[in-house]
Amino acid sequence: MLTPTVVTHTTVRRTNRAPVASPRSAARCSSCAMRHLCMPQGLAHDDLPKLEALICTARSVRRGEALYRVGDPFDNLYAVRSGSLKTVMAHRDGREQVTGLRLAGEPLGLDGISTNVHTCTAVALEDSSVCIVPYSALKHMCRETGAMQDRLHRLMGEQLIRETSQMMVLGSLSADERVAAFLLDVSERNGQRGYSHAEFNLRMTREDMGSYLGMTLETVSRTLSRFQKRGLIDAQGKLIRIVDHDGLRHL
Amino acid sequence: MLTPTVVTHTTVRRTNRAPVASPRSAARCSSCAMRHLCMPQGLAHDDLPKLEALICTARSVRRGEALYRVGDPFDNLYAVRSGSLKTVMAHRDGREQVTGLRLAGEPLGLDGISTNVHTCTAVALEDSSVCIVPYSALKHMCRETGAMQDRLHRLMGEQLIRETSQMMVLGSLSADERVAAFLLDVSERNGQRGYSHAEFNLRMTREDMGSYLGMTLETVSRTLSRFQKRGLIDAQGKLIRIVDHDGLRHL
DNA sequence: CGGGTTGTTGAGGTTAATCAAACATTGTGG
DNA sequence: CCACAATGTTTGATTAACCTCAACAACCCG
Repeated sequence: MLTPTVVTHTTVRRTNRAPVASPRSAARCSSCAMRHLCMPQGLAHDDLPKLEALICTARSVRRGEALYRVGDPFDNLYAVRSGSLKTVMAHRDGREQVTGLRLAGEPLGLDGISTNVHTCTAVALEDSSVCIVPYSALKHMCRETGAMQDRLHRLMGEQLIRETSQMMVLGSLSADERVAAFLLDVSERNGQRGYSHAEFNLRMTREDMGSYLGMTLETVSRTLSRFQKRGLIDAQGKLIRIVDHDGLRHL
Repeated sequence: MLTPTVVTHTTVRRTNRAPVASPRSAARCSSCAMRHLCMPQGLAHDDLPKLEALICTARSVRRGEALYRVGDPFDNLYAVRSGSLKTVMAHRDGREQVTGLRLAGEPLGLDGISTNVHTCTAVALEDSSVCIVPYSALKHMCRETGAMQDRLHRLMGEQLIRETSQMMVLGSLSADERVAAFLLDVSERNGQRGYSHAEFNLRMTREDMGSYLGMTLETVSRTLSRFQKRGLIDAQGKLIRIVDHDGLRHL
């Protein structure tokens, strides 16, 4: 099903998906995506200095590279600063599935909180940059600041709701409805970050989308084509424009 | 779809599996399921008194009754003390789906943390009893006690992982595999509570199971029958005995 | 015990998967 | 910068899995 890291011939010719370590740029990250992570609502102004005190560095991840992998020790939470990543899990038998998509401004890495080990792999869909938030420091801060505690809880709660919603998508929607729901979800999240609701560059492949939506890449492709014919969207490869928002919602 | 709190009459004739069936009893709950919620690992002995100080009352919920509903204000977390419940969500168009099953000893109510409002409805599958843990008190306590904070985080993290796993089940397993995965999951959780791995009374209907597993009740029924013919299980209605554990795992 | 709910099983239909092939895009090295 | 190779996308034909509809049996529950 999923491409099993095919070892090509002796010449280890690495294609774009270089699963190797990064140059690991570590830059100070003062008000980057931490604003998204912590600011939105509820953090008193008094608390801001404390927040900034969190050792918060940035790391860049190249397209195809893993930010963390299944089994890696869990030390940090992340906030996507730019770009986007997918999270991937594997069944015992090796079959893989995309379990999530993270856009700029969204948190990442909450898996692993209960086991101290990451339970999925996070792979960059394009050259991306993330903020690193040491979990122990964050925890400590949550003990001092109620607003911060609320914020972290809210973050986890939001993730819970997102996953429940995806369970609903996978459990009771038709292929058409799944694709529509996915496009609308991405559209909305894009809007929340201040970008266009109507047009975005979705860096997942058709295979990734299919994996996330519980269907094959062919069905995804066919569905998008049909949507286009019906005047619901305008898709040029990965660039997607939503033409008839309501039409998608009322499928 | 959802049984609307059927009010029965005065004669409270309890069947055999109606343990503590007090009509909305509010009894002190010292070491009940809070042990499961808080004790398992990591809580220092010094912290126990504090834990007990949490105002923790019990509430009984009759079969078919809702412990809380979508939209109810979120004030409490719960721990199932006896019995079992399902959580249910609805799409915009009214279609409902079972999103979770909670057995005795398991936490309930984490949905709603981010919005202060419950996002699903929790319905008792049999006459059940739950511990009530006021969220604000718990939060306050987490600020004082690191071990308690860890415990709550772990709880939320475990829920996240459960839901991700269910996404994987729904997204990439065949009907047979889904049913098998579900039976093994319930078996394992039953074992964790000290009951039998091999035999349990699953109080969901075939329709509930189908809804949870993204398939029709007929397919669930057929699958169970086939499993039985193959000697994998022995199912007498809701009483299920797992005969060939490994056979189920390696479907 | 009786009526409604729940569970089982069969026949036939529909959706989406699979298999296959051509085409498009991307990234790389010459 | 071009050409090639690899990856990704689209579309078609066929098949398989699962759903729908329907009838009946079993089981609670009151």
